[in-house]
Amino acid sequence: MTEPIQDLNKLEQERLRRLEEIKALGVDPYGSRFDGVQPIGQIRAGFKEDDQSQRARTAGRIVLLRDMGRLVFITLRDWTGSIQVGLSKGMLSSQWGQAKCLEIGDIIGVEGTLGRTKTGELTIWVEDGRLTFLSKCLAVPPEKFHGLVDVDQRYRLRYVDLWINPEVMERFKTRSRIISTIRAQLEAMGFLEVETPMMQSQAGGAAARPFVTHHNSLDIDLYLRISPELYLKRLLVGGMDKIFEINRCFRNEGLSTRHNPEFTMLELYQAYADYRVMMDLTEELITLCAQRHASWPTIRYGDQVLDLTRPWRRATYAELLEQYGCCNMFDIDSVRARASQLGIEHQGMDDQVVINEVFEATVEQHLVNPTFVLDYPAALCPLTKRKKDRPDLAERFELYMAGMELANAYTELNDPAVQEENFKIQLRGQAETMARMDRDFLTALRYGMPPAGGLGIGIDRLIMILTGVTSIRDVILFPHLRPKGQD
RNA sequence: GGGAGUGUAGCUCAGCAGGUAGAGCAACGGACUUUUAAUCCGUAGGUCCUGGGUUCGAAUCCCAGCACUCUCACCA
Repeated sequence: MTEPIQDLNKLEQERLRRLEEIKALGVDPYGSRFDGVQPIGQIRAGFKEDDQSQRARTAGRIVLLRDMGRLVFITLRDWTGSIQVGLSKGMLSSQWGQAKCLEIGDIIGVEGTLGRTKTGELTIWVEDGRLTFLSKCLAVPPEKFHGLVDVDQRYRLRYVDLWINPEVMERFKTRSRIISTIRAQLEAMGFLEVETPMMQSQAGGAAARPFVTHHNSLDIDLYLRISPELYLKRLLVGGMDKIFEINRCFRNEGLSTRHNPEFTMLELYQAYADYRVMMDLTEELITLCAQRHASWPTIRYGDQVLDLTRPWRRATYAELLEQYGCCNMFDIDSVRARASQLGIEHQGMDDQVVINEVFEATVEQHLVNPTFVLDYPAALCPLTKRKKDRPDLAERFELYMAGMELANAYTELNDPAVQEENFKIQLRGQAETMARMDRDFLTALRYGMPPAGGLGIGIDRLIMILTGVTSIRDVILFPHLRPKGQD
C-alpha cells in the first residue's frame, strides 16, 4: 500500500523538495552500481596510525549529520559499523552543492583519504568527485538519540530498526552464525540436511492445532506442518541414517513472548542411536554455540544467570516432580491431591495428564540452569519407545533452560504394532493430541525402521538464550503482527 | 479469552484536583572549517487513538470500541 501523496506531512514534503534539488543538480538521487565498497568494520580494523597515505572507499547510511557551514561531518553506518565522513567546501569544490543536500537517512558512497581529526576520530575526507548519491531517504527517520523505541513500530518497521539500532543488526547476525555453526557441526558429524513437506495431508508429530490451506486442482485441504517428524522417520526407513532439517514449523496457537505461529525447528535423526546419544549430542551442540557466539560458561538472561558448565544436570521426571511438585508420580492419589491444592481442575482428566499439569505448574520454573528431564510417563509419548524394564515410562527427554522448554528427544518407537495402538489412545483432558492415526506412516514402519534417536531443538528459543533476549519477537526478523492499515 | 498498563508534534516524552497544549530531537531561515546527541539566534509544526456521555467548559472525569505492551490461560 503506497501512502497517498496528499497525506505527506511537512517533513516528508521537505524531503521531496530536497530530492528535486538533487535532480536539478543533474544527479541521480537513486544511484547505480558502486564498485569497490569496503566494509566499514574492515576499514576501522585495517587503519594504521602512522600511515598518512591511506585511502578508503565505502557506502552506507547517514545516521548523524553535523553541518558547520563550510564543513560537514557525517556518521556513516553499514552493517559492520560506523565511521565519520568529513566533507569540506575547500576539498569538494564542484560537489559542494550536493554535499549540502545530504540528510539523515540518505545512502551515499564516498572515497577519500583516511585520517584522524584533532579529537582523534577516524574520518574519511571525501575528495571532489568522490561523493555519490546512492539512495534518497524520503520517509522521516526516527529521532537520532532515542531512536525507534516503540516496540510495535520496531517490528513493523524492522528495516528501520536494523539500521537505527546496531544491537538489533548484531543479534540477527549472531542468529545466522549460530545456525551456520549447528549446520557445519552436524555435517562434520556425518549428518545430511534434507527437506520434507511443509504442506501435509495430515498434521502429525506434535500436539498442536495446525493451519489449514487448500489445494485447488486436487480440491483437498492441506495442513502446514506442526512438525517434520513423521517424514524424517520415513527417511530412516529409506536408509538415510543420519539426517537433519532446519526449517519452519507452524502452530495455530496463541502468541506470547515464547511463541510465534511460525518458528524454526532443528530436527535430527540418527539410526542405531537412542535418547542418551541425543542427550550428549544436544549438550555438545549447544555448548559449541555458546562458546563461539555467546558468553560462556555463564549467560545473563533477564534477571537470571545461567550456568552452562558441563556436565548438565540430568534428572528423571519422577525425581523432579517429587523435589519441586512434592508428590509421587507413581501414587496417583498424591498427585491428584496436589493438583487440587494448586487449583487444577482435574476431574475427568486422565492420570497422566494430571501428572503433567502438576509438573508444568511446579517444576518448569525451577529449571533455570540446563536440565535434562528424562523418562516421561509413557502415555504422554505415543511416538516414543518404552523403557525395557519399565513399560510405563518412555525413553524421552526434554531440555529446559531458563524455565523454558528448549529441546525434546526420544528413542524412536519403531514397532508398527505398538505405534498403531498408541495412535488409538486418546487421553481425556488434552486439548490436542500427538496421537493422530497416520496409516501411511504405519505402512512405512512395517517396512522396518532402524532403532534410532531423534531430537528437536527450538532454534528461536536457543537464540533467545544465547543472545540474552526474553521475547521471541526479538530473534525473528519479521514476527507475526496483526495487519495494519488495510481497508 | 481474563487481568494490569499505554495511546498527546515526524521521533522520545511532559501536561491530567476539568479552564481548548509544552520540551528535546528532527524540520525550516540565519551564523559557524575539526564537530561527534555539535553549538548559537529565530520560525513553523497538533483530529491530544475513535465514538458517545457528564459539564458553562474535557487531552484530563465516565462508558464503549480500536491498537499496542506486559501478564495469566491455551500452546500436554
